[in-house]
Amino acid sequence: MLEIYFKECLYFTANRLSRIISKMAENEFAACGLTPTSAFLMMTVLEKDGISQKEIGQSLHLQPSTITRLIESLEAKGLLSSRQEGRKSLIFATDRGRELESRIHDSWHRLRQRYNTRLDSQDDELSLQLYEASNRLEQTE
Amino acid sequence: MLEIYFKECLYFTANRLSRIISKMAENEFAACGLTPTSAFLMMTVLEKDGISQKEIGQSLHLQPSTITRLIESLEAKGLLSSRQEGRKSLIFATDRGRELESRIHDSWHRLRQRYNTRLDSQDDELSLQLYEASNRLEQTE
DNA sequence: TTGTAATAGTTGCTTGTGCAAACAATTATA
DNA sequence: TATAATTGTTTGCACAAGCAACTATTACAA
Repeated sequence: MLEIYFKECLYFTANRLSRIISKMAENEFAACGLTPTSAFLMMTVLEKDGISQKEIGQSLHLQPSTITRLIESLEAKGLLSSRQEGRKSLIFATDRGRELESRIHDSWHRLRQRYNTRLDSQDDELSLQLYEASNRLEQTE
Repeated sequence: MLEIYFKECLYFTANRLSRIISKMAENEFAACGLTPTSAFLMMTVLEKDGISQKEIGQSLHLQPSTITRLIESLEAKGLLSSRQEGRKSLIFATDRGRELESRIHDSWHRLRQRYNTRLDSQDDELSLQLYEASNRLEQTE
């Protein structure tokens, strides 16, 4: 049975976990009409109004093109607005965006509760480990 | 700085890790002309010739529709063939598919080496933890 | 001061995966 | 037997994210 070997492979297990937990997150953040990543982007802007796209990308560890599109869709929803400042584009939350803040945090909180109760043990210990692992893997070889 | 909180969120960290390690895996398996998931599917069939699509899905923890498409593309490459047996479809490796076996395992081995040297410490310990976490999260609430 | 390099963002395209509904084959029920 | 329920696979569609190539702006060097 190959599965014995598959589960020792970080590629395999990290992707599986990612799929499962993404679905949980989609369900929770649907309560505020956002995809998980959009919700994280909103939180980032709400925490630092007028942040640049580049900084957002660095916070979320996502490529610039992905940020462009996420912002585009959040502007379309009337939750963000942007202002061109030279070559950079600064992002602001609209009033409607700010109104959503507490609901986003609620969803996020519910999500963490939901998986923490299921994992009971090390809760965010695991998460920190993954963060560390990512940092090490990202170093250019 | 919100990032402090983001990295305690398993959704956030699991997805980041998944993106990073998927890219590593893509690079390695490109050596045998496969995407990582196709490579895993090939290994699954090579280990049990004539396996059904459903079983493959269970091994890889992927949805039936995804399996259908992966097989479709591997058939197009002449690496797999399928035979309808009642309502199930049984999957076989072709000669060309079997010839690839050792190269796939080589790529897989290189991948694991590459990330294990970068993580030095717990290597597949972490992977097993992720597997366990996935199992717990998957239980219907 | 002009020409080159670096930086920030955008656009077109591709890929992997899922969901929901459809379909086909098989088994169970009445 | 005929109809219903179940099971396995397929199809159409959607979405998140990346890459590579491009544009626009700023910085630097000769």
